[in-house]
Amino acid sequence: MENQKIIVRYPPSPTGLFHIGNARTFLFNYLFAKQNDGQIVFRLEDTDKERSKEEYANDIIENLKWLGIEPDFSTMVKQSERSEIYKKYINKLIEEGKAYFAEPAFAEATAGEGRKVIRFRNPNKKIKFNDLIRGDIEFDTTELKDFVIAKSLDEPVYHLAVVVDDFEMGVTHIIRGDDGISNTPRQILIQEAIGAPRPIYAHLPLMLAEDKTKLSKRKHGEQVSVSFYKNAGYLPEAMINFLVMVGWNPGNDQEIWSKEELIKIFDIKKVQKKGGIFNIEKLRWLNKEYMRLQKNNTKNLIIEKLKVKFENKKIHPKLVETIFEKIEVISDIDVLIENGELDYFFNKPELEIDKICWKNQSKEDCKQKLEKILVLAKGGTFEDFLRCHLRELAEKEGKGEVLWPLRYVLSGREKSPDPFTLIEILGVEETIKRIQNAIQIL
RNA sequence: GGCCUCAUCGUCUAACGGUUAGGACAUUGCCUUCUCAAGGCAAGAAUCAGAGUUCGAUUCUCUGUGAGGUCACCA
Repeated sequence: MENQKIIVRYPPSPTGLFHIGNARTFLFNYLFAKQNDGQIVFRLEDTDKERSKEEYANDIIENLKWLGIEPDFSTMVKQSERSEIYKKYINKLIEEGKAYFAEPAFAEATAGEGRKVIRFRNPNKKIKFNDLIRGDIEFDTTELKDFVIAKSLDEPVYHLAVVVDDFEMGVTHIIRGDDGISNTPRQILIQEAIGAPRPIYAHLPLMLAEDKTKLSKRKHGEQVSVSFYKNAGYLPEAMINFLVMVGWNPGNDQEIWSKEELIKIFDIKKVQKKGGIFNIEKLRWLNKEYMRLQKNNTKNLIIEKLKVKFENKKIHPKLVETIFEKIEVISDIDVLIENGELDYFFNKPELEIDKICWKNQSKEDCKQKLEKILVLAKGGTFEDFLRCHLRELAEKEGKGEVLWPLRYVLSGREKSPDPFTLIEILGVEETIKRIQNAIQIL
């Protein structure tokens, strides 16, 4: 028994984009299976013909690959293709008197005459099961009544299909969200009826939204979809690291963990019982940490983004470096672009005369300083100007009085990187042009 | 409402029944600085309440309170 191969499952229902909460549930399954050298079977629960869509199935598979927590796709089954199997079990249950045909409780006008549903004959007993995370849980199943297990012989309902599939696929551990707890007694009843062994259960606490309720597309929007994060350029390593830390932690102060390390150290018994809030601030911080670890890749992505926006312009490495320091997620660049915070690196900025001078500095003084800078920029080498002369001037004549006007004249913004960085990116020629332009309008 | 589950800083969490209740994110302040960002340093911030067990309770028990989940011919 103890040496039995561990089999877990991913059973997504393709009725929507891959949900971040599901991703987390699958991640826990993944870590548990991998550390035990087990198998992960994959099953599309698409018995709801109305809502199941091919594109959703693809989205789930694609994002699973992106996260790097793939199941064993060779085991993939679709419940919609297994009605013969379910039928066999349903018939058997009926033959044994454990289920029976019944009048539909609410036949729609279009449902036609003579339609019958199949109900489970509830033995009305107490079910007690042990949960790896929560310990013993007991239910009285009487209140479940004789629940429906199939709409017809060919249309099983979720509970029946799940139990049959888990049994047939040899699933040993069911690791799923908290919201599955109340389904468990019902499923155990069916297991007992078809003679299936009881798998080991582990119910994970839910990942919640800021309002402490279950993350849902309807209430919380596109941020519940994994593809949202993928499209925004979050790194899969950061996502995994983040997701696993909501509800579990290694018991020490380390925050950054690779997937390989997690597989080694993960302990399902130490999973939290309390639901955890999805805190995007921490995700962003983690993402930045991972961007730093993947500096070259990240810089290439920044360059790509810039190339799209500023087609024919040269992209200075220092600019890439500057942006790299500023952002936490690649898509932050889109915001910078949208707000025009990068324009001045490529085009001459519009200046507001009132903003050129530092604090109480007079226009005359300001103009004078700019002219001195101009002299320095024109004479000597670019290197010397940038590294020594400009600094010396600023020391001598007042940093604010020299550097503020210079920085503003170059960027046209009250907030920007320092003038040394700007000059390095813009080059002497452009720097001189912008200073001259400012002197003229002053 | 019935049933089930849960309860440590704002958030994620740590703490063999004995700790000044620790860390991280966020926040605030200071340093650095012409501004912003980054970086460095520092600070504030929690055991839901009430009983009980115990020499001693964040930890064990009970009650209350609060929160969440679930109550489909959806999965």
